[in-house]
Amino acid sequence: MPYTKEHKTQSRERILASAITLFSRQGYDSVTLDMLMTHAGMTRGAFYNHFDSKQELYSEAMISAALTSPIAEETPEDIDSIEHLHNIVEAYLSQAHLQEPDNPCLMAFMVTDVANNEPEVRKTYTHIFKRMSHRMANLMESSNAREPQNALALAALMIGGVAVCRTFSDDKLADEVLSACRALAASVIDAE
Amino acid sequence: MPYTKEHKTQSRERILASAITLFSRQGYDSVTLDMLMTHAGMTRGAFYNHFDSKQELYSEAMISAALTSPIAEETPEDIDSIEHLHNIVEAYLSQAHLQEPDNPCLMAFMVTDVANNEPEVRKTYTHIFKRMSHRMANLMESSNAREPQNALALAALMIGGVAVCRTFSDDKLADEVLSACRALAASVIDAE
DNA sequence: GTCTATAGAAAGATAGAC
DNA sequence: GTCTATCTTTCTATAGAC
Repeated sequence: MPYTKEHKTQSRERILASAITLFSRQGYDSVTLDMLMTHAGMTRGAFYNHFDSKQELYSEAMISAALTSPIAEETPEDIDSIEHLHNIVEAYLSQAHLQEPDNPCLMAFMVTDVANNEPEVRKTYTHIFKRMSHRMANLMESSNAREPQNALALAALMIGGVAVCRTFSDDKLADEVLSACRALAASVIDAE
Repeated sequence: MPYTKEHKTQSRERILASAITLFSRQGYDSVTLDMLMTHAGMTRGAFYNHFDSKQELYSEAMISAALTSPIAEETPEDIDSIEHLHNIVEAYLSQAHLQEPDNPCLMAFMVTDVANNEPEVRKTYTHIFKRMSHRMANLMESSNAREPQNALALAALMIGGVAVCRTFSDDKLADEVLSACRALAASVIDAE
């Protein structure tokens, strides 16, 4: 047998990684299967051995990106959870995250895209949003009496800040908006 | 002459109105010129008598939507500017705005869409965002010492809240997020 | 100015060889 | 499992009649 099971798994991973990169760079519709598979080091025809349709890849790519997101990572032993959350927010609302990051947050890069797509994709987005805000609510727990509500607004602010700044043709404005969002986010985290 | 200048202007307005409705409903790429012109009561071929390309329509539609936005409206004589801003935010972050409104905010409904588009479209978006946040900063002036920065974060929060809730397949979650964003927005407006 | 008809260029998905 | 070749559909944009 020339192709092992492991080989197939690796191909699938490469497709998913390419999808995250290309979708975040130019959106779902603009990425063709040809582009995608070339980026992953294969040709168009091989795609359907891994996914039933382009739509299915959409959901899978969002899940894959969420699993490797810094927000999902464990809090290091040596810092407390509030400090950890501050660090997450600083990194999320940064210029580095806007410009071709390794781990782009598809929640922010593709909000509108998802809203216009099939129910299955929207369901996946909704699920990931819940996980993301629950995680942040947990990290807030020690300082914050109304953490569930604050975590929801914080998630919307983070996603909105990144999504909006990515559209700008004006880097200075992006810096100002990111900075304003970081300040507001910090005050939400530290609110009693 | 069977067609007056006024008739042409009216046709153009109908196309713009249809664009705002359809773009906000299903995104830029998914709206075909056929769909658009049928919705506007004409056929495909007539489109190019009004716009050079679909892309040009994109920018024009965003401008048109911004000009008729409630945020751009004058403050009524009988209420003060802070109260007016609260009203704007309440209406913006509402279920009614999410579901097929007359005046959908394309800034929120199309953020991601725009980010993946041509520089011209992004420039238009950037310009409108500045207008929107300046307007809100002015309305905040009387209560708020750091209004320029707060207005930027407020705009990002509003756009993020609406964009995110529109993707959800879960109405209850959308209600919770909208409510959390309204609460945070109100605290930003009233901050000293 | 608006119409119908069509050119011309993709794209998603499938078929069959290796 | 991956390849090349192709079917089929769809879309933007143009041409020319009225």
